[in-house]
Amino acid sequence: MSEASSTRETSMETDQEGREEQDTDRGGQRLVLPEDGHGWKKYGQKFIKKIGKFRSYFKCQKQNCVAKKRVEWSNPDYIRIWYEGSHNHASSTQGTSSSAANQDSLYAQVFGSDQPAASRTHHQDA
DNA sequence: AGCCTTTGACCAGCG
DNA sequence: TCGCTGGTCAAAGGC
Repeated sequence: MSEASSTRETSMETDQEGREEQDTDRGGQRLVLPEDGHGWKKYGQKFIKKIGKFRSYFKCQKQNCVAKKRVEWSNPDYIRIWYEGSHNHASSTQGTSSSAANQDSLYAQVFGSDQPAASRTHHQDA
């Protein structure tokens, strides 16, 4: 994998739309994803043993939307959401169609407070 | 009936 | 060259 890209990490606690959805599906691992005002379609989930965390892959449902969403977590208390790409439409809740819908994307939300002091690039080796 | 979710397998890139 | 990881797609099931 590479790191160079339009993917950056920004740790900030922005739970203004904190929406919790408890899912007790089955012995699986569902998460509580905050409502972004967009429709996301989950297209994959894998466990990254490299970091010992689960990673979910979401894609914007809009056809003109190439926005992607990635979520990685090791426990329901520590979730890392990472947005990639930009939307081609204003958010459902964002009537403020500010042309800002062209941001390079990328902003992560960190839940919990067990953040490992480090916003570096994944550079670690067991 | 439609939509979304979940799991597995496959592929590609890099070491 | 092979192996491994990460990422994506596909299909099935469930609500």
